[in-house]
Amino acid sequence: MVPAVRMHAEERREQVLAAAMAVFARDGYQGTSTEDVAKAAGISQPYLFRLFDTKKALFIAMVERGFASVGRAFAEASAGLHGEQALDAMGEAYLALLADRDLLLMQLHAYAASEDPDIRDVTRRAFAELWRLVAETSGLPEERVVLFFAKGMLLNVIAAMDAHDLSEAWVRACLSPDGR
Amino acid sequence: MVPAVRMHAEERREQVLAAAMAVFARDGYQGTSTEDVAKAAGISQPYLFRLFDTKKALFIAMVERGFASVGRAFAEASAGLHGEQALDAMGEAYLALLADRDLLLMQLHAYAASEDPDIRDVTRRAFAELWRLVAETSGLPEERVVLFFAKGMLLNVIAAMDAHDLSEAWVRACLSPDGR
DNA sequence: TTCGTAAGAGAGTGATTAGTCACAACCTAA
DNA sequence: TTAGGTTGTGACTAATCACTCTCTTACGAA
Repeated sequence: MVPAVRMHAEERREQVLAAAMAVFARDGYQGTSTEDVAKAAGISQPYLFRLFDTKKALFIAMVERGFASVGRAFAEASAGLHGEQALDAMGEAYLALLADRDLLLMQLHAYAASEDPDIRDVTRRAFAELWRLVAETSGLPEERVVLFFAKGMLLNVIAAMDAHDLSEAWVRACLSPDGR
Repeated sequence: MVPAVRMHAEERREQVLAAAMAVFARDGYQGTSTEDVAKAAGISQPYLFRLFDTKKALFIAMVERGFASVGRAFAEASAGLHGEQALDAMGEAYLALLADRDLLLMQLHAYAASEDPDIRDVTRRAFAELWRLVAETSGLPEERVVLFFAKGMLLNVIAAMDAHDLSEAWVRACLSPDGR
């Protein structure tokens, strides 16, 4: 392989994390090989291990980055808003992520890989942080926030089954503004 | 290995499917080896391939069995009931499945493995069938059914993160009768 | 210019994996 | 009693995997 364009390690790490998101989102933690990630990132597989000690460390870094990304989308969408309006804005933002399914699928695979205690801890923490952000930003009662996240998890599943443009009644119901 | 107690293939298949549920639910499709399943079922790994042509065929059979099992639990719990009462009963039944997380985790791993078109098709079908059952049994409008499934998916995620007996506020909110 | 350091690849390694093949033991029907 | 089908295992295979060792090349500061 011809050497990649030389880059500072920090910059390369970012690039690898972005590439890892795409491939882990598709095939999951166990279903993705480090070779897959390296190829997607345009570097050699050995060098991947210079940047991240283990496959697990890479996955965890990617999960943290992904959840942070969702949080940023929520914060931006709801800037200056409160209550139901804030929640609506965040809901719209989340729905928009369905177009590029990566962030939703990444979540699902983070949950699915939670048999591993290290991954579970980081996933729990990231989920709790996202919850805190939504709860505090909206200022709405817990049971309203529960509903918000419940619908979010349903969207994750729809993304996983790639069902978002099926015409079946149940899909339309999930995606109709009423059902949301 | 001393030969297992001799058994009719049909009966053995059932036993293997039950064992496969436990191990696939824990480690997922890609994270589980056929050796793992064979060990859990108490048979040799080659014989597993006599009973199921491929690992994928085994997983798919297990997914179908699992969704059917959830459907049966719903039907039993809601027998003779209609409307909100039926939905409540099914919700209670689903919550009870949290004790033995297998059926919830199995779902999550079915969704997660849906990059594979064969798995995706069977998962979609099983999900749609479950939806139909809940919608028809309860007779409630679609947006009410959306809420029911949304909360179900949230429970799946809680099961995956093994968060159901954490004392954090967000977990309690998800599991409180209000939030459900 | 030179030299230390960091970026990067090539060529492995031992372990694991899905799936195969050949063979043994058992059951049952004629 | 025996033949044929069925249940079941041991031994194997080719491929893949996470990870390592070793070496090369480029950058930047003195």
